[in-house]
Amino acid sequence: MSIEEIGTFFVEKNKMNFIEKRYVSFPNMVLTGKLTWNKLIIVKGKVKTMNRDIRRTMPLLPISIVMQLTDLTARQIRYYEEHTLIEPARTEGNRRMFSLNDVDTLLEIKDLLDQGINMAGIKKVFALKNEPVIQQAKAEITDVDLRRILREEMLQAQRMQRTSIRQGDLSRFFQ
DNA sequence: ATTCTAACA
DNA sequence: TGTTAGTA
Repeated sequence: MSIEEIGTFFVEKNKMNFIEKRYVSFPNMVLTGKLTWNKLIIVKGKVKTMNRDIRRTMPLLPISIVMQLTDLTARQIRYYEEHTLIEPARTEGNRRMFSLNDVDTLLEIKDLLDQGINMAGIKKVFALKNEPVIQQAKAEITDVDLRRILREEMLQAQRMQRTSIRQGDLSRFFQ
């Protein structure tokens, strides 16, 4: 599973609009559609040259794909949005478009749920994660450390064998 | 065909 | 959370 091509884009004030073709290709499927995005200010360029954070926050996936990726129902996904655990972008037609970060968050939520933690608990976990102290600590980690940590987490996840093929495939998005 | 909101079970 | 109705 990999992103084959996303097309070009340009910036207009605080808005980024996709022009020309925009599509993401997965095995046996191609997603197409228009979308607008107003969360980032980008300069003209190709998506493949975008930095990690931008790639991961870009709204790409419709809810049907996210459902397959996370094994969550549409109802659940929308419910978690209601509780602002995720904030997917919307297309002009009011369709939700999810980022890779959104998918990650949903997978985390699913893990917590499997551990028997309820919504209140999950909210606390995420609130804690966004605490200034934590954020500061994160900022102090060097890139090298971060990559090492991510690699270890990945290996750890593999050892745990707790995830399906889907999450294994997702790892390709993260270098 | 797919997704959305609202509402009720 | 699941489902269903009526839309866009």
